[in-house]
Amino acid sequence: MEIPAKRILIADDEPDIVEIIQYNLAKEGYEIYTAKDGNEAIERAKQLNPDLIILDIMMPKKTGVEVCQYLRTQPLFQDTLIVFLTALSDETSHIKGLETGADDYVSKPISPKVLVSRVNALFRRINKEEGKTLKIGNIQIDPVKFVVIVDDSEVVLAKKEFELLYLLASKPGRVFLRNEILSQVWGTDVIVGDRTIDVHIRKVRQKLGLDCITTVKGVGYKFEL
Amino acid sequence: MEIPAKRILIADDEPDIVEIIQYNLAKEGYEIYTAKDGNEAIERAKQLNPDLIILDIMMPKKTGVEVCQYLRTQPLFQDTLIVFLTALSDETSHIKGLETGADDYVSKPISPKVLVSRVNALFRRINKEEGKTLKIGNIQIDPVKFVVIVDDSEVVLAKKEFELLYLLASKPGRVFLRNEILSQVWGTDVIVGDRTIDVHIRKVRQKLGLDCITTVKGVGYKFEL
DNA sequence: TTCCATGATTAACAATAAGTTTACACAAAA
DNA sequence: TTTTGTGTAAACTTATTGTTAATCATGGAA
Repeated sequence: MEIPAKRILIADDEPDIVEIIQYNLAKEGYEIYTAKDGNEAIERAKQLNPDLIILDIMMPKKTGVEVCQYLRTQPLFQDTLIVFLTALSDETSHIKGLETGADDYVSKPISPKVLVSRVNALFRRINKEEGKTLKIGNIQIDPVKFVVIVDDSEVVLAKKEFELLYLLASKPGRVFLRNEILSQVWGTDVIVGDRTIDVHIRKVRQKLGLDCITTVKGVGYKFEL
Repeated sequence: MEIPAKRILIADDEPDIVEIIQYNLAKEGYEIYTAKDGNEAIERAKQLNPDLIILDIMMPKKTGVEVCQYLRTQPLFQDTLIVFLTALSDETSHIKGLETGADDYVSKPISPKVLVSRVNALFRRINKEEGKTLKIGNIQIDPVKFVVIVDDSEVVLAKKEFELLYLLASKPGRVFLRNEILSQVWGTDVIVGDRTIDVHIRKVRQKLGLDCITTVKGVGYKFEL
């Protein structure tokens, strides 16, 4: 199973700091994106849907705390990891940070090693906890909440529809034979007609309003972007 | 359904520090236990099975890192939260701490506020739930007083109804299967008919006068907004 | 081009799950 | 003992979900 690289968005107005962080995290195999101020951070976050966002508290346009507060109101970023960068002395704001829904904070001056360890630890923790929510592009599929989020709006799927989507999306790009789909979603002992899958595929496509399920004629279906 | 207070074990050889931490965390409603060195920490951890362990890195007998390493080999402590206390300058060891499987670290000198926030944040993150009143939007659910408050007015629920609501509300958004609900609220050994849950759900909905329990057909129920 | 195979589409229907109401047993309170 | 409140069951209704079958579109092979 391919595991796509985790994406990290760094937002800080000091280019030097950004560069140091970027360099060190990239070395660990993360995909790094950057932003220079609060507004850009929000914009890029929506664009990229990163797995983790590192926010400097003191930034032009919007402070890190404001960015965090805003993002947390969006369903898409409910579970996104957020880490604050804060001046060591600035105790108040980092408390506010944690209250706001940040997952961690790191004090300046930043030690690259510390930051990397902290980031790794966060991802490790997340993997243990949920490990199940699928994120592909602007789509999130959460089997715990039984919810699909497309571009910030929730889509309600019926049980079979959800299971079908979840199966396909669990290995994006891979083609699932009709047989496979049947036995995975319907089980081996139930016998259903040929058109049943088609109909469900159709409903999913319709509800998502996205062309993300591709037909491979004579073979099966696959989930793609 | 009783929710026991979270138990925290503090291990540090400096009595002053232990006392400060103990005082501040106890004030938050946690149950605090203490140990003076590495060996005692392990011993008491096994005895108490705490929810969170705060380990000073520099301790007699065994260092915090060693204690952590040992505990992580035990299945019982696989998911126990572990936080290190470390001297600010001591960067190496706290990196080692995170690598060892700690969930967080706090630098000395310790600010009580910071520590408390951090501990709260950890528990929130893990969602082991604070044994406290649940507040979701304009609803408050107090398992101690056995009272539900909706928009400033008290709603009286029967025992099973309350337990059911509390379970669902403890993880808003998450879907609980009928099975789960049965075993959590009714227990595994009681066998009740299929419609029993429905009836109770109905009563809760009715009494709350709010549409906050969503049905996911074929799957279960969830608490939302 | 024509034909055939494979899906897509749609509406109708069947199966399933949940909502509702009523009734009843049982325990605690009056 | 009577009353009241709580929890469960049963019978019935309603809504949603899943399946089928009939028909239409499309692309590739002959």
